[in-house]
Amino acid sequence: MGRAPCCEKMGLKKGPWTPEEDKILVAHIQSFGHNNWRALPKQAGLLRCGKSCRLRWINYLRPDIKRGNFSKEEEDVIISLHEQLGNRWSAIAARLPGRTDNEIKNVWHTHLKKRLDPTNKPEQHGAQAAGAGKKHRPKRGGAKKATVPATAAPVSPERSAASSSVTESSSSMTEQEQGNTGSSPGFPKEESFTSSASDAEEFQFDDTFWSETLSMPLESFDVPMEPSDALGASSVGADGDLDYWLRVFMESGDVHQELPQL
DNA sequence: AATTGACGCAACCGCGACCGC
DNA sequence: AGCGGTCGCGGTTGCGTCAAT
Repeated sequence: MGRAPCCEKMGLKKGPWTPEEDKILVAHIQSFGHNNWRALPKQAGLLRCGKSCRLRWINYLRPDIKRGNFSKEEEDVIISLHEQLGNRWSAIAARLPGRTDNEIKNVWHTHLKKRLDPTNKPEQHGAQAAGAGKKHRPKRGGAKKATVPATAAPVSPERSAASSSVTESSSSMTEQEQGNTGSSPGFPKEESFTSSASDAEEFQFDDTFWSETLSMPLESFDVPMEPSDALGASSVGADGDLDYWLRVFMESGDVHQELPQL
């Protein structure tokens, strides 16, 4: 029953988020909140489904997200909570401020599970058996996935330095605060996404992103927000306004690749 | 230098729970 | 009380990166 049909229909966009989309989503949520995820993308002018927006916000754009590798303490907490709660990632995430269920889930599957796997030979902390050990391969460090919003990927030495997922990151709940006050909670430091390098430059996010975003009046955004649209889904014609936003995107030079047919 | 294969993570999918009418 | 809509969660997949060969 009431299962919302997801994005598939109507050519809503899927896949990695672009910096522009992030920007729009953040700006919209900062201004109008997210009372209705389903309606939000329309209101914000995003060609995404509500689910996708929600996920993006919760996992990457929320100002209080703590990024970076998990500390030993955090990993221990996860392990301990997992023993108690099982795969209830959201419950576990609730005990780890700044961490998302998705992130915890990933860490569990990629590191902790292996580490705890009795069939793996014991290893010094964090060695996670070098990936269940086919090839014994030091955990690769360094930035990965340049095409993906590294929102996530702090693209920073902390990651590359890690011989495990453990780093000093825990030291800072302050990072959270910084997130609120300006330092990017892992917002892309180097953006390339699916765009070209020049695009990346154009839409480069840096540590000042949040401070700028949060302090910026709406009209300062490249993409003009239309309060009337944002305030009332009713005012958003299904396609008419999409056309408007489509134009905006086109002007931003991104949609050409995304929607070649247009 | 090219190829292969494993790893890690972002994002998607589908389901159940919850809520309002 | 029943129905329909939305939200949130957990599992899974897709794909880029990089070490090993």
